[in-house]
Amino acid sequence: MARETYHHGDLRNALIRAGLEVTRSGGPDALAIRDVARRLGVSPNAAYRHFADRDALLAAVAARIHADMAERMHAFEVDGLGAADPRHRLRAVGLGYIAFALDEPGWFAVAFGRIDNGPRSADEGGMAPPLILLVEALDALADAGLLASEARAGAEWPCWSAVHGFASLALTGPLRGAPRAAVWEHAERTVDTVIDGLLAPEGAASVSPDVHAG
Amino acid sequence: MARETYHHGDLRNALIRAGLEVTRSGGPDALAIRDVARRLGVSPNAAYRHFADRDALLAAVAARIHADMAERMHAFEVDGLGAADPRHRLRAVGLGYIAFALDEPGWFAVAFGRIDNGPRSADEGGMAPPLILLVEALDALADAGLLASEARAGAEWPCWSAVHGFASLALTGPLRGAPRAAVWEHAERTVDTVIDGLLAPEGAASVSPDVHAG
DNA sequence: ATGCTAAGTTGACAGCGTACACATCGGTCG
DNA sequence: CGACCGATGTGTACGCTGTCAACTTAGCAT
Repeated sequence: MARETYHHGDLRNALIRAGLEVTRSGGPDALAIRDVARRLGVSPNAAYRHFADRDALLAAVAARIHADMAERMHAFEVDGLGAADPRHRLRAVGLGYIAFALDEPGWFAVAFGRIDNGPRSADEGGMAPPLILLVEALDALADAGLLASEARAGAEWPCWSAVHGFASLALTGPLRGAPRAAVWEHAERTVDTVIDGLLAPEGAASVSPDVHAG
Repeated sequence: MARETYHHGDLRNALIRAGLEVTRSGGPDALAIRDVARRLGVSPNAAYRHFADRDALLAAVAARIHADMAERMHAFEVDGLGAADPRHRLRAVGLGYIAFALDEPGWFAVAFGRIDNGPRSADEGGMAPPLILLVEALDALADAGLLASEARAGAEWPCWSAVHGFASLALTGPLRGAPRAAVWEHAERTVDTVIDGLLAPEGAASVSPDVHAG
């Protein structure tokens, strides 16, 4: 494991790879600069030549995860019968998001799990790849005339909220530890419910009184 | 601040109160045993007489937050016109959940924000109080005949997923920093969408092909 | 060959969780 | 009343962490 060259050569990528390895099972808290440096046979401070601080490394790891997640979601999408029907496509995107979270809870937590109010760079690098899939699926739905064009704007939020919320709750909430089949059933129900709501004739069932924010 | 008695007298509660204070602005990461002990003029290890470890203290803090959250949600519920219509009631519960998250991001993160796979005691102390409100609202909806009884089971998940996901995303996702009014609009849309989906005639729009978990 | 600069190193400091042994109080029993 | 004892708080110590500062090395360009 001890290298012979003074310079590592590809430390930046090696750090990210080690970060992926460590966070896969332990989530974001498992990432420690000193630890990954040790694994690579490198002094702790070497990492600081490539990342400003621990959060920067974590962000880089998260970026890789985003890409991988988008890949897997896409595979999931084309796997579950061709994306002929845009509704199926949207459904597949949502379930793909959840499937990734269930398969890789540690990585999911790194990619989307941080809920702190830190001012972590408003929009660095644009939208996360997994979200692009959602946007495309919704666009397809609108193009097909299944989603009214005036309802298209902001439709990302109910969808993303539902799948993200479900993923979070399945990993931490009462559903944690439940048999995968049961979890998956609830996941399907959740996804189908938002899609139904999105495509339902406007406000068919629910009414919207003026409730204001606290 | 320095006490004169050797024994503090109410250290356990004092620790929790200090924990609430600290996490309110800083979230779960801001809670440090040494720090809260210092604030109370007590040695760090004194805390270990009342809590097994940092996570145990955090859990106690979370429990208080759950209670407070449920209270505020209930106030929000009765505030936005009486719960005459069960649909309004469900809506209020959802929006109350989100409102709390927006008002108290730090506390919300403590109460619901942890996404790690740690085996944190499957079901200690039963259901979280905020969730009880949701269950009751759904029951009322079913009792009123607005929600088909066969659709009642598991209806918590789409609802909770949507509001929890929205709250998380509003605090960390692209919506973070957006003007409150805009965020609130999306919140309403999200809540209304799930309610519509829940109350829509079964699978009116979306079809459910057999997509299996990865 | 001679520098310049990027990349790694050693050393240090402060802060953390927490294990272990000790001190001190309040209440209870002989 | 005094001795005891369990509950509570203290002191010390270890290993871990992030990160700053100053130094060393390697490789590239002049």
